[in-house]
Amino acid sequence: MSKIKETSTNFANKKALSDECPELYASNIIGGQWPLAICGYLLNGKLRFGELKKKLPNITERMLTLQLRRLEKDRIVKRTVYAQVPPRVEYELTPIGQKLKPVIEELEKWGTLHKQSL
Amino acid sequence: MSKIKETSTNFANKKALSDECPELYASNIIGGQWPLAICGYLLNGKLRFGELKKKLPNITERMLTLQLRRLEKDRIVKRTVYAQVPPRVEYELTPIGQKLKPVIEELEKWGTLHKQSL
DNA sequence: TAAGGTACTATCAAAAATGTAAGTAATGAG
DNA sequence: CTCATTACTTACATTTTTGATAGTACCTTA
Repeated sequence: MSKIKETSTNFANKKALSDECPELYASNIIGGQWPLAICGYLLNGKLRFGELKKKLPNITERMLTLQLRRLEKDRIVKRTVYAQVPPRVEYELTPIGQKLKPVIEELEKWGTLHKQSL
Repeated sequence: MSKIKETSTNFANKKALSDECPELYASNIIGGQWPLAICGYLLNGKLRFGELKKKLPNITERMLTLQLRRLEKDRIVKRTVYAQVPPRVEYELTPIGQKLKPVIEELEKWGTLHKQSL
C-alpha cells in the first residue's frame, strides 16, 4: 500500500481487467491481506481504531491506518472522529460495505470446503 | 509469485489469519491479479495454454505459467499434457475449482453494485 | 536444411506491498 | 511540570509480486 504508478504495465493490466469484469473489480477492492479481515469484524458493529488493532493479530498501526484509509476511499467504511482528548475514532461499514456479507459467506464456505479436502 | 520467505513477519501474518478464518484462507488462494480471471474462463471449459494467453489481455507467459502452477498446486486446475509435437497442454477446473462459481457470482454482484454507486 | 509452432524456463529489473522504529498533538490526571 | 492515553504520521528497509526479454526442446512441414 503505497502510491501506485499510473504508468506501469501492472497498473494498466489491473485497470483493463477490472474495467470489464466486476468480479475482478471487486477483488481489487477487497483483495489483499487485511481488507476482508477488517470488514469481517466490522460486520458485527462499530469499532475503534485501537479495538481493531487488538483484534487483528500483529497488524502494525501503519498498516491499519493505510487499510482503513483505503477502505474509506472506496466507501466501504465510514470514519467518525469525536473531538476528545485522547482522541476517539470509530469505524463502521457503509451500506455497501454491509453488502459484502454474502461475498464473505461464500468465501467462507468455499474456504472451509477446500481446507477439508486436504 | 516467487518463493516466499517462511521466516518473514508477512508470512507469519498471512498464516495466522488464514488459519483461523476460512474466508481469508480462500482469499489467499484466489486473490491476486490473475487467479479469478483464469478461473472465470475455465468455468466455461478446458483451455489450452495459448488460448488462455489470448484471452487474458497482456499477461506474460511467465506470469501465466506461474499462476497456473500455483493453481495446480492448490488443486484448483488440472493440467493435462498430450505427448505431441508441438506440445499441447490443456487446463481445466477440478471439482473444487468448479465450486468457486458461487463465490465468483457474489463477487460479480457486489462489484456491479459498487460500480453503479459511483 | 531451414523455418515454424507450442509451451514453456531463465535472468534480470522494476514496482508494489508490508514491516520496523521512532515521533507527534492535545489534554487531563497526579 | 510530567506522564499517560489515543490515533495517528514519517522515514526507511525488506519482502513479494510482476514485468521485459531472451532463450529452449521437439518434431513437422516446406
